[in-house]
Amino acid sequence: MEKEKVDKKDHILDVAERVFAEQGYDGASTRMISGEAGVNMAMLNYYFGSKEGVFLAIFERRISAFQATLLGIGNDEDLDAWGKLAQFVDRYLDKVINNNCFHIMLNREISKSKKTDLTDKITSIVMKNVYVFQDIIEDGIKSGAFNKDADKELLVATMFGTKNYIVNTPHISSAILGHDVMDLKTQEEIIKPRLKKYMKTLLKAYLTHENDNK
Amino acid sequence: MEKEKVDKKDHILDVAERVFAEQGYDGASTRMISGEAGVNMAMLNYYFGSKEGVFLAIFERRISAFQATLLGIGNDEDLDAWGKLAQFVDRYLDKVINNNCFHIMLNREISKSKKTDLTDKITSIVMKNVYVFQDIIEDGIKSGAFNKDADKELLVATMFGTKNYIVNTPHISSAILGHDVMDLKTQEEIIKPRLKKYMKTLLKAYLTHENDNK
DNA sequence: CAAAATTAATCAAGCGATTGATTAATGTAG
DNA sequence: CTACATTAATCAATCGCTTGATTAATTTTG
Repeated sequence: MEKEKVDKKDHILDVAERVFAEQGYDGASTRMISGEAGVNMAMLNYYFGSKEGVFLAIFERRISAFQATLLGIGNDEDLDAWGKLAQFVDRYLDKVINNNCFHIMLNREISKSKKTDLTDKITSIVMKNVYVFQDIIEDGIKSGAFNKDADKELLVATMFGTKNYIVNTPHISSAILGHDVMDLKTQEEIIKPRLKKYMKTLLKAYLTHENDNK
Repeated sequence: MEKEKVDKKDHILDVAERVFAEQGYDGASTRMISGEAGVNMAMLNYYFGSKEGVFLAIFERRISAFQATLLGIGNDEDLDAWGKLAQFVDRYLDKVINNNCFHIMLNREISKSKKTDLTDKITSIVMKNVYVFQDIIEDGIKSGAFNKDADKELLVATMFGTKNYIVNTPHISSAILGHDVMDLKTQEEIIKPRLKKYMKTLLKAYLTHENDNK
């Protein structure tokens, strides 16, 4: 029973994550979520206290897995700057592309220009990823492996922005790539390897190119 | 009177655009918008028919200006591939960074995975920008100016994704860059020139780098 | 039986939209 | 120019509906 309770809560969160991604936080109603999850509406409040509680529970579930992934990336002292960068790209994209519903949700919330408790919380989480990436770039620049004129702040925007563009605007990116980026098999066999290779090539090109106008 | 009517409608759309960007479509209420615009709630329906009418009016206003900008970009036959690319970057970023409220709104709508009339409409608009950019890249590859192994589809994701990251997640990008990216003066004096220079350097590096693993 | 889980019924609040009445601006006839 | 008629703009009040949340009753479980 304890086990099944956890499963049922997990099932609710799975459904809620999808519905929030489809409809947005405000657009998704508790009736929608409970209806699609096949549970009574009151169960949401019984389990999670409130609609916002459901929303936060989704984040906490994903984030704990997320933080674990981050540890170890960029801290492997056996790797040089290029090795760390390559590993970050591979592991980050691996982790992130499959959880597309969650990341669509996350980015929609974070794009609200009004600051709230929720946007602050999300911001601090996202910033942790940013710092890991930025540290790798900084170390590479210091060691001389990367171009010292590189704009490491905007390179962050490119790293995460490119990924977001693929994941968050599926209608657009599917049209551009000629594949359904929402399809799990496509993600695994086509999107992931292609994006990994591209990102590494792009970063390498930028971080090693000869500066011609300086 | 006719002039002032247009001004008032424009004022309502200005406010609505900001509130929609701040709160999302569902999060923004007609009472909020009319309240902040200093007009009676019924005026929204009087002028625009409905809440959705207000939303669509915002799009139509921006899009007509948008389409005009697109004409001429990438069609200047006096320029070589690099010249076209540089011009696209400069003019696109100029046009797009100031309308940040609108683009936040647009991207939030387009990130909804459920297809609707609105997402279809927005998708086709965005794709026009994409095609202009992609054509420039393709021509450059054909003429031999650009690396023939370049992934032109994912380069699209980088071009627009990088911009989106800066514009759509202002809390994040402000923290990264150390400036308030929502501030108009900052946009003009710091963000725009820096992003323009960065984008061009990045594209050039990628499109000219020597392929080392092929 | 007692505790936990689940349900249907219900609540106040907020939503978008509509209404009829009122005011302001404009046009028209004498 | 003035008095009347017409249109546009604005308002407060209110409609029906959906929302998130709570309640009390019922079922399930250990």
